[in-house]
Amino acid sequence: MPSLSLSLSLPPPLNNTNNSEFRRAISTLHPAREPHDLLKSCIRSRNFALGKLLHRKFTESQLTLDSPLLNSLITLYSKSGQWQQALSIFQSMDPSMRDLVSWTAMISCFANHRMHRQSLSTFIQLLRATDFYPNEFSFTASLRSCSNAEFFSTGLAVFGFVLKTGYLDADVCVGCALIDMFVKGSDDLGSAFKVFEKISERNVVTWNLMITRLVQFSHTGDAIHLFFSMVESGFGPDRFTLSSVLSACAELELLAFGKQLHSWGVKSGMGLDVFFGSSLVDMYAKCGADGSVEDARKVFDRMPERNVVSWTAIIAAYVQGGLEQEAIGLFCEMIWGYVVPNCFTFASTLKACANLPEFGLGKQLHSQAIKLGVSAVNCVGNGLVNMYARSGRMECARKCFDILLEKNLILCDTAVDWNAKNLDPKDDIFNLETEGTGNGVNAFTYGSLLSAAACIGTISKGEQIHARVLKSGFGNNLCINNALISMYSKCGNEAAALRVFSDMKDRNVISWTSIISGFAKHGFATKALELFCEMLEAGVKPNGVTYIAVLSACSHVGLIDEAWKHFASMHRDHDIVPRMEHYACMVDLLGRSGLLSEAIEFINSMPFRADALIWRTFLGSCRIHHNSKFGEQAAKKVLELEPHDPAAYILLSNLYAAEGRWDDVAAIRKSMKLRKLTKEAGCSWIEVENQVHKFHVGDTSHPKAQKIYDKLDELTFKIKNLGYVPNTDSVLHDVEEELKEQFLFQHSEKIAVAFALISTRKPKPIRIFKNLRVCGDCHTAIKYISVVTGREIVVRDANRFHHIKDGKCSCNDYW
DNA sequence: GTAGGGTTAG
Repeated sequence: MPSLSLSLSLPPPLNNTNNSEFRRAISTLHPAREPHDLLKSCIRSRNFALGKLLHRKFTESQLTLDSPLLNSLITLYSKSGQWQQALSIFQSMDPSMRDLVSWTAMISCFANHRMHRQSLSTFIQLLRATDFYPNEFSFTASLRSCSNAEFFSTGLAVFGFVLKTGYLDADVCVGCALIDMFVKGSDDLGSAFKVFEKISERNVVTWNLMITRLVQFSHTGDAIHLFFSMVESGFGPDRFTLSSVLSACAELELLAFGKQLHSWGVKSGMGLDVFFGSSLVDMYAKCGADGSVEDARKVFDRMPERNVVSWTAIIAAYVQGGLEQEAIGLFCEMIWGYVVPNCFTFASTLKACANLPEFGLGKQLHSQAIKLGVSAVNCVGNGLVNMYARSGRMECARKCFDILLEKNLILCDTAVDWNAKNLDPKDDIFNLETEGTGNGVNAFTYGSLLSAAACIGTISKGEQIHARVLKSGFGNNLCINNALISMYSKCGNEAAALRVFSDMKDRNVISWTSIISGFAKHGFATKALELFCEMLEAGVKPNGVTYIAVLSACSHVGLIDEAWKHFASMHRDHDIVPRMEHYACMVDLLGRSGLLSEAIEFINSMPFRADALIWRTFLGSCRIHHNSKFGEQAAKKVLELEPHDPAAYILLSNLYAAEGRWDDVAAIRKSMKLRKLTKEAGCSWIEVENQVHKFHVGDTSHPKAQKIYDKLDELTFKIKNLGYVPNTDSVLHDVEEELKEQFLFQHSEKIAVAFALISTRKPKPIRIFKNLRVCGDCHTAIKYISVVTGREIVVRDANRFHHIKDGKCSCNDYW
């Protein structure tokens, strides 16, 4: 692994060339030109150093500075990031010297520095000054300060003003500012689009702005439609248009269209501009077809100019393609080329490190991020937390998490890790969110929080986040609504998920896939398949993930013919090549139905070599149908492919245990011990009154343990009278039957049910979560418990949901 | 003299 030994330290600094540049710049200026024009050309060419030098010269020569000159100086300091200087010039001006331009330049300066309150109060002062009336420039500048949730209502007032004074028709820039106000201020793309339609004199910039915002707010399909209308209206797309539409292509995986745009751009002579080129790299990488990383690389290699974004795009491409070594190599190449990485670069490179067993590199990256001062930025912090958590360094992960600037983002799997290791309510990740000032809470934040809530299954947190989403005006956001569907599904409330889905104005393939996979996991296959038909009727094109949901819906209830129909159709009708996961669904379906020989035949007929997932799936079926001959074969295959997979050992040992082959069970345990493999401990949890209670096997640590076990005894007595017979097959110890029965009643899911019964009342359904699959005996017992208590019990296990009511389960005992 | 549009991550 040669690239692993590459040092990540930053290269030595470049020689300072500013002086010679400066001299060259000053020599090109014509000495006879007016000081005014000189200053203007400095601003236009962004040569701020020269502009500031001129300012000094003006002061030294005691030249009388008139309003136009002072206004330009305000602009100079505004654009060079020194608002204090701009303000002091403005304040030093005699009030009689301040004209509309001075006021507007100052409003704009505050807006540039995100000092929205100051910007708007200056605007109000301008309104109060009787001599002036705001013009299109003042409106644009002040509206820019209303493009955030805090000042959105002020923006509406300014909007009214604009309509009354007729500036919307008079000036395109005012229209652009209004579009951004609606998009950024209240996530209201509908109103933004209405403004867009109202602009009578649209130009390329207006079209670009609307298209870009649609892409950025994940209305990708709409963006592409708008792109076509733009072309139909006779506007030629420029590099701005193409880079935005290309990122839409990347998201929707429209490779063919992306290629068209590529040749369009080349033909129209824009070459491989940094923006256009970076977007192309990203597009080729994300359009999952084979060889796409190579295509991305080809574009990257041909780019005449590259910046940190282009480098990040190509690094991300390699990470996504699973080529972590190459990605890290490119990162090194980049920093040795004096390109300074940014947050996004770190996010991608850290992901590459997290996927590699070697740990030193990640640590080096961490120190680089600290040096560059970005370790507390969310996407970097998330990458660090994830990397440390994955390698089991929970303390380092926690430290990185603690310093995050906005403690509102957390990776889903990290949340689960924490959940599994520690469910201390003091460690509540959701409360941390409120510590921040609330700035920077965006759609992605809510999405992350919702998926964290979904992972843990904490519906009350999910509902709280939902309420905040509505309050903060994100109610129509597509991504958030998709996350809500998924959250409610994963928390076991399919009805609420459907409500969100039905109320959505816009739905994309992810919305449909989320709701379908929700119903599939809950075992409501008919509903899932109905929705799939509706989706096709609505003209939404399914993707590979949709088919995983459809096939697993069939698999969860054993609809073999239906599954074959869809499996054939996905390639034939929708051009989706089945992946390993799709084959795994079919193997699962055949295997669970007891068609083990057919499943083997199917595996052998696959166009590629079966991976561990396929064999593990098949091994699971062998266990259900007590077929140790096939089971041994399958376990061997899994261990060939993944020698350190504890799941295969466990499944095989379960299989032996069920047949009473205790010597074989012992042999497996021994070899697991030798390899230092441990079985993940089973645990169940339940949320009662906003608090999560977690139980392990035979857990007696809960304060109400005595009451819980009393309840368990009572339940055992009642359900035995109803005909429940303990199924001791799933007890993996070679002990007496009576003892086995005792072990059974210490299973975490039964303890959680008993706790739920003493802590909650009818008619609230009981929602239990388990990190592994629910055991067969617990499943039976809970069905009886639902009869004797009249309660509805929903169990989410590692694989699916069980809705148990009146002695019946939505899985039809088929899981 | 004052104003508007792009790419990369999660």
